[in-house]
Amino acid sequence: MNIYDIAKQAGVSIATVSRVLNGSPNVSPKTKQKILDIMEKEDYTPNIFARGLGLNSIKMIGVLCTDVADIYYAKAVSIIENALRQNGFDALLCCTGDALDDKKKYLDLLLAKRVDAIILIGSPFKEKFDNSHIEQVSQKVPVFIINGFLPFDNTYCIIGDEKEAMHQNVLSLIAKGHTEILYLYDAETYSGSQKIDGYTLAYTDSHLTVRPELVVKVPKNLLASVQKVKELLLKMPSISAVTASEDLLAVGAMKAITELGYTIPEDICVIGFNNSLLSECTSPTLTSVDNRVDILCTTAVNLLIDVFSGKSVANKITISSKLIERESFKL
Amino acid sequence: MNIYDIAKQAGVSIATVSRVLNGSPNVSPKTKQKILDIMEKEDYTPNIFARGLGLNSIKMIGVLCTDVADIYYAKAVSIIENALRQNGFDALLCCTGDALDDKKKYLDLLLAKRVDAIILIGSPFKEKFDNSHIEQVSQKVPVFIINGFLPFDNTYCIIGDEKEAMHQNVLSLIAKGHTEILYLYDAETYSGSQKIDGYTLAYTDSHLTVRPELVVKVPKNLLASVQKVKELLLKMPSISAVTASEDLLAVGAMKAITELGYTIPEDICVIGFNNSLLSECTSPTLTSVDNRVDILCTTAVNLLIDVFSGKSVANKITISSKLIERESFKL
DNA sequence: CCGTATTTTGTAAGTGCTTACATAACTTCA
DNA sequence: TGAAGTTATGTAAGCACTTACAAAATACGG
Repeated sequence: MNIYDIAKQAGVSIATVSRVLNGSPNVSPKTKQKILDIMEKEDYTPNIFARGLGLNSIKMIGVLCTDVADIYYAKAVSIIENALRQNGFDALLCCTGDALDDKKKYLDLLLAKRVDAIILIGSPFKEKFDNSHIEQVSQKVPVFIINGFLPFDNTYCIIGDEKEAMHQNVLSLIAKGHTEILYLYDAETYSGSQKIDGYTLAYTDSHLTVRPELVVKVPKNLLASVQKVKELLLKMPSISAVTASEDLLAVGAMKAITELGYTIPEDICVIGFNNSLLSECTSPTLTSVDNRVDILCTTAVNLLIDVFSGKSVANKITISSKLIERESFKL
Repeated sequence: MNIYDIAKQAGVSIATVSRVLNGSPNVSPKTKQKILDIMEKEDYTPNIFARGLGLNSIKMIGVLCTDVADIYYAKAVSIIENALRQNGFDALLCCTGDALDDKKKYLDLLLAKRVDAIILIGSPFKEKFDNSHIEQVSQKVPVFIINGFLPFDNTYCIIGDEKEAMHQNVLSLIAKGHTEILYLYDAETYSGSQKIDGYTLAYTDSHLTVRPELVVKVPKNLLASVQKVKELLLKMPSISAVTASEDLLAVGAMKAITELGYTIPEDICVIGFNNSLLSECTSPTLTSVDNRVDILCTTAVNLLIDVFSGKSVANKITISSKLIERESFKL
């Protein structure tokens, strides 16, 4: 069943059928209805490949993320997929893992699939390498980067203001008298460096110096973080607050703290990041920064729609993050 | 840059170029290499749409799930996507939400996208409706169902043995003297009914009767489950164990239990399901059934590959689940 | 009622690939 | 060395659409 069969049944040419397929206004209401009826009756679906050949697009967006199994990216992907679908686009999912070489490979793969655009989430921008390749990619299709910044022509960056969020967190902690604030982070991403900047800024704002041994990299893994934090607390008993780049690490810290016999938040208070499901599951519940991944993602898709409809849009949009206060730290 | 340009540069016909594109053995090594070199040099990528037109496939699999934001589905999707990609397939993600009408719509949408097969995860099979439509779909492309069972020709079901897992859990609880065992469930899925069957079976095995007020449906939502379980515990103080269809509900139960002043597992023990990240984050940690979603998913993809390579494979495969013992209940 | 403007429809040339079939170029061995 | 067999290459007909351009049909105004 193809466009010819439909045309024959309707007694028109294939051009007319194609026109109703593409919503052209230049078809008389009568013939349009007749054709639609026949399509309905015959359960006809236009061949997406032929369509793609003609239009050079099948309205498909490549969504590249490190790992959908991660609760945070999962949420992002979910929101993006929904938003795209509401606008008639499909999401071709591509999880790259951490290897940077793969990232390049996967970008090419998406390009080979002739996606109309690429949305990147949580890409570890290890400077030099990736970036030039993304620039190349953006010469072919627009690239939308969530929580990353690259100043290229056809790339659009939607960024959570995590630097400021972390800045405020640490300022609040310092205001409450904490000076030895442990910062746990997992990945060296754009947003990772933003957070460290915020942390540092709060210290310098307060005329304190950052102790480098308080800024600690930990694998994104519960047991590892428990282990590490225990070590640190034993070595530096003066630590009175913990902030983390990720709720999971904060949860690890909480476990370590409790297991060493301290109480939260009385002895040591904890602030997480991402406001994930985990933050409600612990006891005490975890105060955490919501970086508004929902808004970041819908903004990205809206931007995408605008770009395709020819509007000129900003290359960089910043969205304010927001502290969600729970039991592990009160303002 | 298309196949003609490459052919011209190489001084051969497009057929030869196409042959190297498709790995045909009937090309002399010399010309093959020459063509590959030119492709490399020109950064040529075959047009996927034209290819699809000719081959009637672009090796893309529709992955349909209720919601990737859910930690459990996220893991499944992640594994599936990876396994598919390793076999040269892409994953077209489609999250349906809970509405059944949408499910039908989305199946048609995937079909219209000319996917080569459909993998279904966590579909709420509300009998009559969905099923007939899936049967229709399976007449066009093979359908792989994870944790669901439909006895159609071109459908392949990969099922976790959750009935048995729940059966064993409840038997263990009964063996320890628990008779009032609360069962919390969220959705009426295939796996949901399996679990209830297992629960019931353990009671009848033990010559006890199930009290219907102990089998309770709760929205998949932390606060709702905390609230509900508190109510139930106050109404029925004899409850000494809780099992759940989902870790999140179990976590809710744990919160309720603790907030009412009981201790886990001494006063009330708790068993979750899915062995998610949550089960390690709570304190005490949550004993939970691992239904081996990793194996379920890779098995599904392997089956898919086998089906496409013409092997005849089983229509129903069952994978044993496995209890992961933690602090909230010890065997 | 006819000429012009407008709307509707059709013709045919892409779009870039696959592949059956035909042909040409090599092997092999008597 | 040449016939038969094998391997490599080319020709051309799909595949199912889109769309520029041409042509036909209709509407409108005087």
